[in-house]
Amino acid sequence: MGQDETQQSDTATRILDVAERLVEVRGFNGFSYADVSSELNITNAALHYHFANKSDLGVALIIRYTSRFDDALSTVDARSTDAPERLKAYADLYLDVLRGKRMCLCGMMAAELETLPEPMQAAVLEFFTRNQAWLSRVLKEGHAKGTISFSASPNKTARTIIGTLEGAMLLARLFGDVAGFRSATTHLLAGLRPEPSEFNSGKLRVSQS
Amino acid sequence: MGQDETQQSDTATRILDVAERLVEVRGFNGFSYADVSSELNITNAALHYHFANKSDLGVALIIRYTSRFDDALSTVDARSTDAPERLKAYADLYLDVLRGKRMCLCGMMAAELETLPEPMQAAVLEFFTRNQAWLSRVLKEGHAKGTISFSASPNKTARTIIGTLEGAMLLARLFGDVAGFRSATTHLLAGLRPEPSEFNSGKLRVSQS
DNA sequence: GTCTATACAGCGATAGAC
DNA sequence: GTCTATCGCTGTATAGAC
Repeated sequence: MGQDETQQSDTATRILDVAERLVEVRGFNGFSYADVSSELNITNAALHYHFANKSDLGVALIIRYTSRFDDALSTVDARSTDAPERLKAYADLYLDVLRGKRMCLCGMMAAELETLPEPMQAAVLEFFTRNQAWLSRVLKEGHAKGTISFSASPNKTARTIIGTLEGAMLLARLFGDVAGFRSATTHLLAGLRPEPSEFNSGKLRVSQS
Repeated sequence: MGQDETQQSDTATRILDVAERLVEVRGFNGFSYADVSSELNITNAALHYHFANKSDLGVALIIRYTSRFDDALSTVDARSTDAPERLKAYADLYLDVLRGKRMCLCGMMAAELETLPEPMQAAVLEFFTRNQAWLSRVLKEGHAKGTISFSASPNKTARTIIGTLEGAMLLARLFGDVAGFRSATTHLLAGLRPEPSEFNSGKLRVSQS
């Protein structure tokens, strides 16, 4: 999100911004160089100066997106050490993306995977692998503290979480219903609650807000 | 067009078979008439005879897919009256699709939704609406019998189930790991087990809608 | 870094013979 | 119902001037 460190030219950044939105709405195969260049009032050729071919552009999009996600996860880590809270914050990251009929950039590309150039496929896989690793770590920590409970392995459970959120985005966009996404998130997190027997036996108080 | 009421010509059927596989692997925007015709050793023009334009072909694909799903749901209904068993059977339907790097036809099209002709969009929505209605009915019946428990509305919970399965397919294909799909299914169904009482951990807000 | 101009392949779709 | 032939358009990509 910073604009200074590893930063490319202003034009390159604006190209990525426009292209990212187009991918998140229409998919990587659903937009053209002309779509981007016309919106920025530059020419097709100028676009090719910054990103020689569409595969390069695609890889750049994924890398930037992954980097932003990494930053966001670091922020989540810094904000709380509580596993359930971290998972909730993780889910909320997806909620931020789900605006204006957008899908997750990498979720979209995961659907189109078989049509993508190999470098893009590898980058997409890397994105989800990192997400899985972060979630897996949080799940393990939560399990150790007894604030989280799950029956499959941390890695598989992490994958289930990612899949649930990606699927929820897909349907929320389809039905034009963001509330449905929140509902799915709630259900997901509820399924990770620690078992009453492990946590607190007998009758339980309900701490509803 | 038809040889009898429900059956189209052999060629039309084979076109649909090939096109369906192509969509499930590459997406609707990821295949061309040439891909289909070359595989069937017929010409582009012959394909246009059976399906005048690509939108017609797309709608035909969705309708046939929806019809097959409806039949499968009827079979599930006939096989058991137990809600958890029906849900398990529902999840297994998706498992059947998840072979050879395939996605659910309509899940794929849901991702590409914004690029699809309007008649196809409507047909995709219809598919998911029917699925939601069936699941919602099963959930209600399960709730009435006390074999199923959920906190959101039946419709929202149904949508969550669909989203979870679609997302699980997406990731299972990405990671080349069908076992991950089974794991997600198990987690999903476990989250619907009847519970002795409503319960909140105190860290997680489980809000009702 | 951006332009004009263009190459060239692929796409969906149509006309008309058989 | 299937063919050959072809059209018009859009796509990615490049060459070379400024």
